[in-house]
Parts: sequence; C-alpha cells; structure tokens
Amino acid sequence: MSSIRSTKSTIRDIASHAGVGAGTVSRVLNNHPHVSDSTRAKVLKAIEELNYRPSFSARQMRTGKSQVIGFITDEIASTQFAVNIIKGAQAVAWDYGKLVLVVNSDGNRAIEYEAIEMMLERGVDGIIYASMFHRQAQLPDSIHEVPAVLIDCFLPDRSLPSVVPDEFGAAHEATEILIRKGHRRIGLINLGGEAKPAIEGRLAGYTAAMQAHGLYDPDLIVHGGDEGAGRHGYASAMKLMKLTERPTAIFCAQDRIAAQAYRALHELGIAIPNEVAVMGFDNHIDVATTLSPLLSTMALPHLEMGQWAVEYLLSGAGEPLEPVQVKLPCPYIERQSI
Amino acid sequence: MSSIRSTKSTIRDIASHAGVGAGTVSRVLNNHPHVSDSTRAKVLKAIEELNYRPSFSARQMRTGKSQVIGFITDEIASTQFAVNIIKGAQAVAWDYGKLVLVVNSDGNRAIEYEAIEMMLERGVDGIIYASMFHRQAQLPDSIHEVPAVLIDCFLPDRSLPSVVPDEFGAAHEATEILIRKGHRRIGLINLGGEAKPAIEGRLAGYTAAMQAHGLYDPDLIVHGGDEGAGRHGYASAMKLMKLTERPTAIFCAQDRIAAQAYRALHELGIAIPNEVAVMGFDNHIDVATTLSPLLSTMALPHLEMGQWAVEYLLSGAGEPLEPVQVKLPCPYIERQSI
DNA sequence: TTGTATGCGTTATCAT
DNA sequence: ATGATAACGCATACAA
Repeated sequence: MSSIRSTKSTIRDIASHAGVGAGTVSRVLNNHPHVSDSTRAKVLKAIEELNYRPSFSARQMRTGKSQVIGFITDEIASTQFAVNIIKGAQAVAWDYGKLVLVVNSDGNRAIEYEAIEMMLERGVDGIIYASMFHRQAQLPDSIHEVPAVLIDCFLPDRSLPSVVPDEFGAAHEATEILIRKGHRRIGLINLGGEAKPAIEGRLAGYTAAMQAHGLYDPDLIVHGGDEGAGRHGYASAMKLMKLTERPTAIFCAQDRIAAQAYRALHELGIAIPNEVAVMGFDNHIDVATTLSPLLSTMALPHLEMGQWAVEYLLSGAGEPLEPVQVKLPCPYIERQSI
Repeated sequence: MSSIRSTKSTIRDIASHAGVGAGTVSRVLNNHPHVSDSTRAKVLKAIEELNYRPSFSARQMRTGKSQVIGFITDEIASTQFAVNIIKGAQAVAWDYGKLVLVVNSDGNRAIEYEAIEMMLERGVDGIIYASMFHRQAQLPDSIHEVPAVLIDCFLPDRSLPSVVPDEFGAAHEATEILIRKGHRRIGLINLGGEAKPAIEGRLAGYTAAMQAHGLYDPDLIVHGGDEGAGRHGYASAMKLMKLTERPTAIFCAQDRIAAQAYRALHELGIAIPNEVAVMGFDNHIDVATTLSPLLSTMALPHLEMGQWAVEYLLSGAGEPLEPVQVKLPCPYIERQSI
C-alpha cells in the first residue's frame, strides 16, 4: 500500500516534520508530564505519518538499559517438558516490556561462560540461569556484574537468589495423601542419577510422613539405578510386589518410573488403582496422560519457577538482589491412579 | 580475587592505557590487517588488564548490525517435543556468533505482531517465525523489513522462504517400508484438527504408495476426529480390527494415535508386532520410547528445520533472501513395533 | 512548555 | 601503521 518508507526516520526527522525540537519528540515518546496536548498531538501525528520506530540501541547507549534479559539453560531438550520454565520466564518478561535472549548450553560449561560474556556485552538487564533438574550449579564470577537469579539449582556459596521445587514438602504431601486414602504399606521407588537434592528431598519427605504415622519400613524403599529415564522402575516394582507383606500403594519419584511400574503391575495382573495405587512425580504430561489409567502425580512448578525468577529479577528496581532461597510448592494433580 | 574493576572501561581507557589511539584499539578488536604486531600486543595486554568488554549497543549504532536474531513461535508448549526447532536454530546462530531473542505468542496474533515490532526496534539481523505444526501463517507487512524465514508454515503469497517437513514423502516411505516387510493390508489412522498440510500430505503419501502396489482400499483409511492428542486412536484401531479382512499393519499419522492404538490392540489380545505391526509418525520421544514394544516411527526433522532456517537466513550476506520453499525429509526411526 | 547542545562507545574517514 | 575526528540516534541538562 504505502510507498517507499524504508523505516529510516529518526527522532529529528519527525521533529522537523512536526515543527518542534528533537527534545520535545523524545519527551512525548517517554510520556513526560510537561508537554502541551497540542504539540503532543502534532508529534504523534508525525510519528504516524513517517512510520517512525525508535532505535533501542541508541536508547540503550543513553540509558544503559537494554530492556532485554538473558536466559541460560543447560539441557532444554533432555527433559523437554521443562520448557515451561522458559515459557513462564518469557511471559513475565513480556509483561514488563522486555525480551528474552535464550541460549542452550547442552551442559557445556564453556558455552555457559561464553554465553554470560556475550550477554554482558549486549548489556542485558539481568540473567537467569536455569537447570533442568534440581542440582548445584557452577558459574563464573562475572555473573555478579548483573542482577541474576537461579532456577532449579543453587550456587555453592548461595550468593545468588534461587528458586527450586519444594522436594521435601511434595514427597511428604504425596505420602500423606496416600496414607489418608487408607494405605499403610506404601512403597517408594526413588530416582537414580545425579539429581541429589531431588533424590534426598523426596526420600526425606516420604520417610518423615511414614515415620510420623508409624508406618516406616526400609524394605518398602527401592533406590534408583543409573540407567536413566526411569528404566529401573520395572524391576523395582517387581521387587516391591514380591515382598511378603506387599504394598498397596507405590510412590514413584518420577513419572517415567511410574510408567515402567505400570508395565510391571500389568504383567502381574495387578489392577491400578484397585489393588495397587500409583503416585507419580513430575507431571510429565506426555507420560502421565498417555498411561492408562491416567497417572495421579505431583507437578513440578516449572512455569511458576520461570515466572518467579523474572518477577524477582525485575522487582529489584536496580537494587542488588537479596540472595533468598525460595522453595515453590508442587501441586497434587489428581487423575485416576489412586 | 581482583579489586573493584566494575567493568566500566571503554575503548579509550584501554587506548590511553596502552599508549595508542582509540582507532588503533578498534582495529585490533576487529582484526584489521594493517596493525603492527608490537602495538597489537600492547593493546591486547591493556584489554586484559583493564578487563575490557566491548559495548555491542555502541557497535550496533555504528554498524547497524545487532548480532541478534529474533525467533517467534506460536505454541512452544502444546507440542513440547518441538522445542528442538528452537534448539537447532539457537545452536546454528551460536556458531555464527549471534544470540537469539525468543518470544512465544501462545497463538495470539496481536502478540506476534507486537513481537515483530519490538524486534525491529531492537534492530535484529533477521527474524524466524516457527509454527509448531505445519500450516499457513499470517504475518504483518513489517516482516519484510528484515530478512525472515518461516518454519513449518508458509505465507499465502509465498513471499518468504520456508522450510517444512516432507509430509508426502514421509508417509509414502512409511507405507513402502510396511509393504516391503510383506504387509498387504495396511490401515491408516489419520490425524484430525487443523493441521491441513500434514493431514493431506500424509494421506496422499499413503494413498500413492498403496495404489502403486495395487493395495489401495478406502476401508483401510480412518479419518481423525477433533478430540486432539490422538484420542481417537483407540476407537479407530478398534474399527480397523473389526474389518472382515483386517489389516496386519497400522500406520498411525501421529505417535499419540499409536499410543491409543496400542491400548486397543492390547485389549484385543493382539500382539505387536507379530500379529499387527504399528508405524508411528512424529518420533514424539516421550511417547515412542515409553510404549512397549518401543514404537517405530517417522521422525519430524525439528532440529534440522531450525538449523536450516538460521543457516539460510545468515547465508544471505545481506542480500534479499530468495523465497524458496524447502521440504526436509523425515527419517525412519526403527525400533520394535514393525 | 519547549528548543539546543552534549555525550553515551564505537567504527570509519581522513590525515599523517 | 597509526592518531584525531565525525557521526550513528537518543535522552537529558540547561537555557529560554
């Protein structure tokens, strides 16, 4: 439709077009209080006519703020359901009028360090570092040159604010839910691998609940192997079912473990949830809603952690961020397996 | 360890520190040919000592290039396995020394338009728009102000280059594979919903292969419903199995459909793959590798599309991009269900 | 209320 | 080979 407006107009072009000074244009652009309605209208009209678009790089040079935040993650792909962290972070940033620079490191520390360097060069207003599973992180000193928040991980010296799932509370609640349903013999198939805080937190939460009700029995606990993807779930469930006093409920510390447990129970001809109830953990949507019966599980608050991180990052109005360590609750998702 | 270097040094600071002119520093920074080794060394040393870090916003003001590319996607979450598109795009951008600005629109067109506007304000070097399923897209005119590439979708007027999966070829090959295994009666459970190109392409590929071998029979085709998530797979498989001349293989146009078909076959006591082979589509990793037996399927080239898009975007050395329409092959992933 | 001038950190042009 | 200087587009301090 329109002609050749190659989007090249500057603040001065619209100034002369509107017959005002450059400063005035800047003022209306930034909604300054002291500018008459008539001139504001003229300027707005000129902006419209010349198809003006402000240059954020120029603006950044003056103000020092880029309106961009950096987001670094270690393994965006391995636990794909965790993209909700990014989604939550980006959505909140958007509400603040900011855009998000995303880099996936694939767990390569050199890339993470360089990513931080590149973001600093771009003058990001803040950086968020997200791990895809709860663990301790290691970051370069330069991270402290800008406001930063950690998701699903923490620094050895706790010098940065972080938000993680409340593993203990979630496991405790999951166990309580099962107990409330009348179960006395509740097995736990824990996860393996390097997610220490998750492994220990979930075990502790389960243990505390069981002990509080005088139900604790170490035979009911199966520790995870390192095969990954919950592949030990099958053998673990089999083992649990061979107990003389076999459990009437199994708490799987991961939905993928639950999927394998389902398979074992199925082969044994044991009905879920009538003979044995199964509780998952993660709310790994592709797994939980593909299983039959649908899996009841504790949801990891991915979206919420992403939101919290950006919210906290941006709330700090430039002040140095208090290095709080926040634990977010994991809601129980009731479906059909309990 | 070091003192109070608050990372504030500019090109001039290091110039005076090294006892040279500002221009010289810029030259070594950009690897210009005509600079003596001795001065280069001095400058490098000063850079090191003052912990200098270039300002990309200042650089962008001069050069006009931001070294950033924008990535807009409609539904990052609904088909979460498609994050590989982002992963592939970001990885290639990284290799080019560029960072990626990501915004998820949740399918909201207003957000998409505004995102493009914001990216233009930030002077991105290019924009990639990715749909999470193969369809026609609608974008504002302003998208043409910068190099742009489409993923998994296309514009009505084909004015932008795009990369999509070769739906026809993939379905054709999937069917051929089944035929080669000796199957004559091959059922197709197609998908429902609004992914027109995928629905039609897969149907056409299947049909072409069946006809080429004189195996075509419309009774073998079940069209998908709109329940989503492949939930019609169960009923469709049941229907197929009730045929007088029932199929010995089922081609499911989506892994989630296959998951439901598994359930149906299971209930019917039909063994996979011995009595009925099952071919999936998507290589939806959480589904395909959770099922038992593991699902053989056609993989959507998500990662490759992301890579291709950025590669093509950046290859154009500033020249306007030729609006080619590329179809990428979908590799067959052999597992246990065939 | 509004116009003018200055400087943010670079790169590029022009001397030398 | 290298140093001085202008200009990129904007926000702000200062003047009017």
